[in-house]
Amino acid sequence: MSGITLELAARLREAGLRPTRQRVALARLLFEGGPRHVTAEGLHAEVKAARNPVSLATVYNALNQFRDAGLLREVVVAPGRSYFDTNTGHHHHFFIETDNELHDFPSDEVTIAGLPPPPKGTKLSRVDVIVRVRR
Amino acid sequence: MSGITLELAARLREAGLRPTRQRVALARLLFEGGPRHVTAEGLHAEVKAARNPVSLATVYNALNQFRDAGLLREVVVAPGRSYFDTNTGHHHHFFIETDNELHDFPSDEVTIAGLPPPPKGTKLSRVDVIVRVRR
DNA sequence: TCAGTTATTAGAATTATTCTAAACTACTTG
DNA sequence: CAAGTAGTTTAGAATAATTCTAATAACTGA
Repeated sequence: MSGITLELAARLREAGLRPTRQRVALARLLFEGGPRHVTAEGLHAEVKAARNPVSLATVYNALNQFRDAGLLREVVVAPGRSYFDTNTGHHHHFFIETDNELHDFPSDEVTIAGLPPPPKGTKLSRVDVIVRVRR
Repeated sequence: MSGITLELAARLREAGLRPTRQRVALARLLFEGGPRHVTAEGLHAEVKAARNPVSLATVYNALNQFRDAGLLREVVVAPGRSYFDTNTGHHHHFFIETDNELHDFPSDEVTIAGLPPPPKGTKLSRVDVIVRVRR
């Protein structure tokens, strides 16, 4: 195994996930190189193209597990259109409705003021801001 | 027809939609009484309970048409979970993830500062803020 | 190495939504 | 006010995204 793969394997293990061939193949596509937004179908097509066949069910399982482990963040922009974002830091999104494209904000200078407190009995999980634009 | 129904019929006509029995029945459930959030399935169950049968396909058609006409706003909170909000004014949402409940903010004092300009070639459609909380 | 747990897989199942094409109904015009 | 016609509704089939099932395979710790 290459050094990079070992690093990924360690990251998976820390997340409580066995570094199987399939999960490592998916993790390489997701985490080597810059931040990205993928769909299950898109990622499935990529592993297939990379001659590293992984079933679609496994792609779904892995994406859900990675998200639950905090390695990915899920962004839902339209009914039946869910993206997984490898950038798990604090940031927001543009969604280009006309071409179904999702982009991170180029800067992180957004501030939100005046949010009401969470309804009683609940605690804050996350604040999503999606700026929808069209061409 | 009652006065209220006539009013709704006029509203539909203005939106370019024939006030059919089905659309009026759905509009009554949606627009009489306070603002609400409905799913297609939920609204379908309501018309059925009200002895005003409308097929599920028609409920979907009507909700999409009402949304396109600006009578409703669609809020997508999770994959395969889309709500229609009768409040079309400027406001944001709480989503209680643990019980799949959607609520409008009690106040409208939220301000967002520092948003980057829309990517070039695009124009702003809407800014969605969803505050996710859990019990 | 081996047992035992965990993961993968193909394909079926589920869920949400849209499509199809036939039957129906509201609006218009004569 | 009787048709004509364009728009609407419907049941059921079709599609799309995702999850489930249960049989097989692969990690891991001892």
